[in-house]
Parts: sequence; C-alpha cells; structure tokens
Amino acid sequence: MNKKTITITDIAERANVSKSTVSRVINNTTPVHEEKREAVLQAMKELNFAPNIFARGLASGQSRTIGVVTQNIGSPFYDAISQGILSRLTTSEYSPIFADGRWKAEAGIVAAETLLGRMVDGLIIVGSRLTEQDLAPLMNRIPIFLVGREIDGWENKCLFLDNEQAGYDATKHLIDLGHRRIAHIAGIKDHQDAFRRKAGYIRALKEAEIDVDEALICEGSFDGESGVEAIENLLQKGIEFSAVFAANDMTAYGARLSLYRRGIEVPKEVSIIGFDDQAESAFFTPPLTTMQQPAQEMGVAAADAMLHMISDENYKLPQLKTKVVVRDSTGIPS
Amino acid sequence: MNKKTITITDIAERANVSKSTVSRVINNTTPVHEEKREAVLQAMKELNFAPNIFARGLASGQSRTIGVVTQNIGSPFYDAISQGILSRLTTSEYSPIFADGRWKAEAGIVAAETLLGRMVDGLIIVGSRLTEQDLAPLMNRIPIFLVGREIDGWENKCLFLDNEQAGYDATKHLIDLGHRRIAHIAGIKDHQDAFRRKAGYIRALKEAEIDVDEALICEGSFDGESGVEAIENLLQKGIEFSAVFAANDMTAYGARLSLYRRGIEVPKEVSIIGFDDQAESAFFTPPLTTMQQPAQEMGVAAADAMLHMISDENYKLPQLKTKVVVRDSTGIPS
DNA sequence: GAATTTCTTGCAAGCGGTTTCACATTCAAC
DNA sequence: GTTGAATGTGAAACCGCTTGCAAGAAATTC
Repeated sequence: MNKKTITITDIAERANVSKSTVSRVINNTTPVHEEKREAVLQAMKELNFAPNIFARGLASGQSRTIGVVTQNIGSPFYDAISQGILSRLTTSEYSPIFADGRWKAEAGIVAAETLLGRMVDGLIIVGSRLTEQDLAPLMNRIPIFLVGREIDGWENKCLFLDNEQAGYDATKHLIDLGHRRIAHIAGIKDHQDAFRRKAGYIRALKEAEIDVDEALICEGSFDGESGVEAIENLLQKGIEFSAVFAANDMTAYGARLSLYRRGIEVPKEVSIIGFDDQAESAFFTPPLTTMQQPAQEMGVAAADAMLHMISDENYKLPQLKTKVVVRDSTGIPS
Repeated sequence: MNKKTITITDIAERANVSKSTVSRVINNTTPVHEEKREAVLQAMKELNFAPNIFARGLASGQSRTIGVVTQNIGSPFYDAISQGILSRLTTSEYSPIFADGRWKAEAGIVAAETLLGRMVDGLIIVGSRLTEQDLAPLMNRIPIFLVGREIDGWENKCLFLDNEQAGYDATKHLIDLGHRRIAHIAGIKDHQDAFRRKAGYIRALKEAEIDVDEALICEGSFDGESGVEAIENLLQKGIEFSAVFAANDMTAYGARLSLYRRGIEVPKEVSIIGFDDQAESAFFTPPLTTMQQPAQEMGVAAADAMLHMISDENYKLPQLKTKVVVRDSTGIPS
C-alpha cells in the first residue's frame, strides 16, 4: 500500500479537464486540443498512471488480450510458433494468454471456452485437432485464426505449410542421392501434417518410378520410441532399405538409435532425413539432415493476422516455405 | 450476437433473489438459505451463466490470474517448469499469464511490470536473473515466488534444486567408474546453477583426492556450440581426459559431436554425462547419461505455493531432488 | 451579421460484479 | 414474554473507465 492507486480522475483533476477528456487522449478516440492533451500526458507521466485494465475491459467490452490454444506446449515446433506469437504481440498493445489443449479434442474446446471466459478479443489456435464443427460456433463470437492447420473454405484464417510438398522434397532429396529403397516412418495416424508428409513421400516415389512398397511404410507417433520400433521392425523382418524419411526429428533420433544399436552406420549404410530441424538436430551424431520449418515466422504471421482481424483491416498471409537442411545423416547409398 | 450476455441480474430475477444473494452463492462469502442457493444454482445452470471477469476484477480488486515470468521459454528445463505451473493451475480457479523476460535483466522487470499492469494476483518468476534489489520493491505489492532460483532470506519463497550436490553426484558417478581426468564444460558464467554445478564438480574431485586441473575446466554457455568448442579446444591443446561433465544436455550433445568428428568413441574412450535429461537424451547415440531434474514437479510445487500465498495459508515446499540417470554414454575408462 | 456547421468538452449513464450497512427473522436464553 | 445473538437478505454505493448526448465555442457560409 505505498499510496492509493491513482485513477483517471486524479489525472483529470491534475490536468484540469474532465475524465472524459483524459480517456480520449488515452484512447485517441476523439480529437483533443493540443494544449489539454499535453497537460493530460504530462499529468499521466508525473503520476505514473496506468489505466486499470478491468475497468477498461468492463466499460469497453474489450480485453486487449489474445487467447492462444496450443495443442502441444513442449513440442519444439509448436513452441517456436508460440514464441513467434509472443514476440509479435509484445510490440502491440495486446497480451497473449495461453491455454493448453493437449490431450484430446475436448480439452481444446475447454481451453477455448476458458479463454472466452477471460474475454479474449481473438483466438489463435495452434495445430489443434478441433474439427470444423467444433470451431464454427466460436467463429461467430470472436475472430479465430488457425496456425499449422488447414480447413477448407477458411483460406484467410489459416496459416500452414505445404506438408505434402515438404514430404516430397525430403523424399526427393534421398532419391536424388540415388536411394531406391526408402522407408518412411509416419507420424500420428490421423494427424493432418503426418498424412500429407506421407502423401508427398508417395508422390516423389511415383514420380521417380519407384514402386511404393507398403512394407517400407511404418506407423509412428512423432516420438523417439516409435522411431526405434519402426526400424527394429524393419530389420527383424529383413526388409531392405538404404534410407529413412522420418515424419519428424524425434522419430529420426529413435531410428538412428536403433541403427546404432545394430551397428549399422549412418549415412554409410543407411541415410536418415528428419522433419522439424529442432535445435538438437545440428548436434546429433551425425548431424541430422532435416526439413526446416519457419515456425517462428508462422507465429509472427498468425499474431499479425489476428491483430488485423481484430481491427477489421485487410491483410495477406505470407507464403512460408519449408526447406531441406542438408547435414551429414544423408549420403550416397553404398 | 447469439443473444445478449446474461448477467448476475438475470440470475437474480430468475431465482427471485437480489443480485447480492447471487453474488454470495457464487463466492461462498456469506451463508445463504439452502432453498435460495439451490434456486440460484439452478438458474445459473439453466442460463449457462459465467461471471464477467472484468466486473469481478474491478469490484473485488482480484484478477484470479497469476503472472509467470520466464527467462527462457524454449529451454526444456524452463518449459517443463512452465508446464508444471500450467497443470497445477488448471485445477484451480486461477489462470496463468506468461511473459517472457528473456534477453536481459531489464526485460525481466518490464515483463513483471506488464504483468502487474494486468493486475495479476501473484507472480511466479522462473529462473530469472533479477537481483534482490529488483525484486524487493515488487514484494510489497504482490506475492512473489521464485523457481529455480535462490535468494538468501527468502527461504519460503524460493524453490530450487541443490545444484551443487547434483554437480557433485554427476562427477562422483564418473569418479566411481574410475575416471581421474574429468573435464567440465561449465554453463553461463554468472548463472547461479552453472556456478554451483561447477562447485559440486570441484568438491567431488577434492573428496576423491584428485587435483583440480584448471585446464580441464572449460567455459560454456549451455548451448551445443559451446560444447563443440570446449572439446575442440581441449583436444587441440592436447589435454588428456577420459570423461566430460557437461553443464547441461545441450552442451553434452555438442561435446559428443566434437568427439564423433575426431573419431573418438563414447563411452569407450571418453565418457560423457549431461544435465537436464531432456527428452532427446534418451535417443542420443549413445543414449546420454545425465542428471534428471524434477522440473515439472517444481512447477507444480511453485504454483501450489503461490496459491497458498495468495490465500494467506501456510505451506511447506517439497524437497525435490535430482538423480543420475545412467545410460550408455558413461563407462569404465579404457 | 445571422445561420450553419464543425470542433471540443463535460456530464452522466452505464459496464457487471462485490460489499457495507441496516433491516428483518429466527431462535435460544433468561 | 423479553432480550440478545445469530443468521439471511436487499438496497445502494462503489470499482475505474468508456461513450452517447448535448451544449458551448469557434470557424464557415450566405
């Protein structure tokens, strides 16, 4: 209790104007005589005034807060997106408030509802599994933007990468090196990105006139363990392959470990390419060739779009691309 | 605009009581006749009522929000702590709001101020560099709790691990295996944890009557690159060592990569132990022996403590410990 | 110079809760 | 049958800021 909190009224008195005028200069809603404006600004500075956000929110109905529903805090890709959102927002007058919609789809809805309860002015949903039906009702209430997720017909409200193309590029990299027996360890089955990466893999093979061998396509779940298992499986069944395209880096790590245990050399005997380019990949042994995603930029772009949506302005989404980062885990087949 | 938002007044009318009574049943502040309470509850359910948090905040002065200042979103250790906080808070009526105080100490203050501007009811500061002087003035305004950080005299407001002991344990593990020439790649110079881990390293050596060779102690910065450089340096100078204790896993990865490039085998020729046990470590080649920190638990405990602080209740902090996770990167010296 | 129009500005009515105060009621105690 | 305490309740005063409205001042038009 240093001293009582100072309010707009204190400023008004000190600047010899009415509360209304103070409010006006704060919000720039109505022109105010330069002289008075100065006085108000001066008073605010002297008294070190900060408007009470509750009063503001209550009166205006706006919270100057943007809700972010994440599916996977703790996954490097989603983390980077969150960071991007965070960094874009720090230079705006909006603050993000995060809610974790991990686990199941319902959790995502709950998270979204929680945020709505907090009166957020907009919702950025990061790579969730919420369906169009889940989302539609929310759309009427509040601006929504999706990152890392595509929904037909919502073109300008979604920002995502062309995972099919990325899957194609990754596979193409291996084919170009001369590989023909390329295994793919897929991601979570019903995950949009996983599905598309796999589609890209298949397209690349077909284009190169390589038969798609179902035996080379393993199920996975984006984690290290599934990489280990997939390779173990392949090896046990005696299925031959000279390269592996893993749906993400973590899976690639697992695959590499499995090979390591069997004494199979990378990239000499088997090449591996991952997906994500998480920080650890550059220090892996050997450093992992992988697909880099502009995750942070996606976050920035999403936040930016949201800011525009809120103020009803037009905006256009950047065209972001993945790219192959060639390191030492891929090479010419022996 | 489905329909107008429903307020406490609507509930009051429907339940045939006054606003005051409704407020009372919501907050459980004053006993209310069972009959009326039921009616109110019923009305709230039927109308699907959710109190407006701004109005609430304005009137009560409480936001039911806890600010979390992180130093390093994106670092696995701090991430895990944040998760812990998040998970503990989801079962409470408080929501966390995060602000990133990365970069410099000033940023931490700014972040804290931002949160105060948002009227948070408490502040959890995760591993920041803010000094006691920075923090003290905040303490009078609001409950503050520090995680992963120790400040003398604030015993019950800090939760941290015994990094000195952990450093000792890690080093001891290597000594027990028979190593005598143990290099240490330290963390960021003025970082409390880094300093203590190093102190533990030294204590372990002394206890085992091994001379502390300054040449074996390398500077580092908690990132992969510094691990690479440190080992490169040691090797170039021709300094012998059979084991490395890296200040964190990321540094250990770098160290391992450097060895890999030189064709030095791990753990056959050199053993490595890291610190953090981040998810990737289990899939490293070879799987990395490291110190596991109960990061998530720390977050939970911190959030829990904060909840108690806010409601002026007593609490006691759990005694959390690190432990050695032995994998394949450490072994008997050859 | 009168009639408009354009700017500025203050007043006061909310926004949707919480909380103090005073006024019942009810009930146990004398 | 009083009296005092305990218990329940509503009225109304805020909490601090935004904003519609109306009015005074200044600028423009005829």
